[in-house]
Amino acid sequence: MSITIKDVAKYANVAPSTVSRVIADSPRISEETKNKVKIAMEELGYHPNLIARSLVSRATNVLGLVMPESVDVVFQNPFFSSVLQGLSESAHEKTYALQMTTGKTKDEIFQEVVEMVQGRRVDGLVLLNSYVEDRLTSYLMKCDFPFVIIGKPYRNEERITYIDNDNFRAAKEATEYLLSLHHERIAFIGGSPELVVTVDRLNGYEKALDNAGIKLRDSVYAAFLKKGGQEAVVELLKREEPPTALIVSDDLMALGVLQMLGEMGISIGEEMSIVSFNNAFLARMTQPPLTSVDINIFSLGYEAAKNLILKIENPQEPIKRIIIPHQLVVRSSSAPQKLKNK
Amino acid sequence: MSITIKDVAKYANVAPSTVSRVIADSPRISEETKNKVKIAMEELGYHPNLIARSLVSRATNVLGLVMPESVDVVFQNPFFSSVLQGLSESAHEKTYALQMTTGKTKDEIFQEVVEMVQGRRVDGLVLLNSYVEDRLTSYLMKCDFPFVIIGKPYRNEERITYIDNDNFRAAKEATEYLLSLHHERIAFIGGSPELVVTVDRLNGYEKALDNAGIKLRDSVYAAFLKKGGQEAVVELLKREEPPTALIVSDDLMALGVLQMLGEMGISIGEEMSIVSFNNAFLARMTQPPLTSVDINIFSLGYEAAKNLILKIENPQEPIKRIIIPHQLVVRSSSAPQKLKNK
DNA sequence: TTGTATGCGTTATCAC
DNA sequence: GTGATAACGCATACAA
Repeated sequence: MSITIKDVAKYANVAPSTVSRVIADSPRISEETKNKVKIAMEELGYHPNLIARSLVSRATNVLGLVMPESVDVVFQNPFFSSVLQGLSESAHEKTYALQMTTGKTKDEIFQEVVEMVQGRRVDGLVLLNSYVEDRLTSYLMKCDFPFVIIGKPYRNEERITYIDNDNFRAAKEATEYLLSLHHERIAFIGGSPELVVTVDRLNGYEKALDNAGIKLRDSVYAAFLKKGGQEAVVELLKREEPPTALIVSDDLMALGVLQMLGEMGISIGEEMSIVSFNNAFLARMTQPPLTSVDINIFSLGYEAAKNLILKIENPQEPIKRIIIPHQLVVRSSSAPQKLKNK
Repeated sequence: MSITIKDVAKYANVAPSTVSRVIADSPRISEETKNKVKIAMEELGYHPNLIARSLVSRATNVLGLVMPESVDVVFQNPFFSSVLQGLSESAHEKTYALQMTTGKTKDEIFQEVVEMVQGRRVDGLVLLNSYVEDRLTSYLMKCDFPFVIIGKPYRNEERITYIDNDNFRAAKEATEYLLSLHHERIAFIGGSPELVVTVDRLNGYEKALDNAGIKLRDSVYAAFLKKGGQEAVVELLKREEPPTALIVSDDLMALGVLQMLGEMGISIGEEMSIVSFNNAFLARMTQPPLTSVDINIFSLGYEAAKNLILKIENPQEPIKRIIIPHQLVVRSSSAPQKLKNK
């Protein structure tokens, strides 16, 4: 049986309500009793029961994290750790705790979210999945429950606060960079085409080629994993006119690409240039190191939690669209195209 | 204003307590009213307020995760993702949610834990840090609050349930493996000497050398990061009799080791053999792939949550010491020692 | 089998 | 300034 506010009240010879006011640091309470109560709390080792407090205050100081459905993929990709680190940092600054869903299927996750929301277990939600999935977001909008999305919502873009990169521009710039190295046969290896991020980057890639007046384009979709990259390369090198450069939508995939090319005896830089995304620590470690677009994953998480909390604490907070800057980091996996094509 | 149990009761023409019993699926309630109430819940879209339930039932169905203090290191190391995945899976099976600390210093984390515990926000805790830090564990033991440790406690080993590998044996076997390849100058690169896991592995390494009658031993400590590995190598190669083989306590460190050796023009396998720990996906990706001891990180997390829940749901549950099996996975970073020493 | 009454530990609205 | 008292939404002992 642990110490309650009543115990403290008795010990300090005051009413429970007075203790409550001391905890809330109410201005209309004498310094004298304030001290008296504080000492009592100290001596009894009192800590408020947050559950009871939540019940009456209707706030938990907890943020819910809605994990993507393909958990295995997520947990393997360093992207996840970095987002989490950003979320954690931000939540910590505002003294919010983090609670995450554990479900594996869309349905399970949906049920968990409903429980979190209706069960009043969290004050707001960060959605880590930008899948073309509307049930969840429309449910949350219907409930008028505070939430933000990391990535871009598929629909209702103007009605949802989200934190994203300008993936269109990022991919366009990456492609332009390869064009500036005189590459003309550039292929795109993306993640799942169901992900908005894939679509955005593909569009950026195509726009750059359009602008350069290049007709040839080639793209393959694969999982955000090493295996996905390997398979994609095999596919692309079967082409009649195989590419001399690749835009790869994720470092982990690029790792697979590197390895497969290595096995095929194709030298990176010389015969094939590669630009990937995320700039995870991996990118610096591969042989050769990867040219990669740093999308500031930490900031993605940090801003997500920060803006969610803003929204929770002020329901009038306007809808926002937060774009985290990106930056192309050139390393040796990309080099000028020297060989004359055909 | 959301739907409460009273609304459902009115709607179904029963007492609130009856609704409560239907939710709990009490056997002494007629099928008829059960259905009536269920329909009412359905039609009103009722979901119980879990906070209110927690207040009276004194249970939250939430597990707390106590993160290590060096958060940056943790988040960068794939170990973390895998443990989390195991924890998540296990928690999900028993319908527990996961809540994590966000603090950065020991003191902050300690305060968060006290709040979680006294605030009755979680039913139990998983400690992810096996630091030589006693304040937290002795506090939890004093409170008689359910917790388990991933790794080995520094003290009170017989009074705490923990989930660990047999790190002594694992390191001993790894060393014996190198000995069987005729290496005689084997050095050990460990993580922080404050970590029990480092101590255990170092002891195993030394034991193997003892058994083989080899006097020469050499060890260096570094951070569980790539940089740590790089610095350690530089250090070791300054020796008068530099090693021909290395036991490295973490894949990420090993990656740094590989890279630094590459820069120094020392060929892996030929001139230097390496065995590391964790067998993260990294290990398969490096050039050459790493021989690594798979410690089953997922299981570490899975068993931790599982046994914590057992403990929560049955206070009589005995203290346990759960050893997760390990396995040496041989790849090409290790090879027989051919050159004659000296 | 079901309804009534009470309490879980807080905060908030009154009075005084 | 401080003390009763009533919620918050639920579970449960006790009645009926």
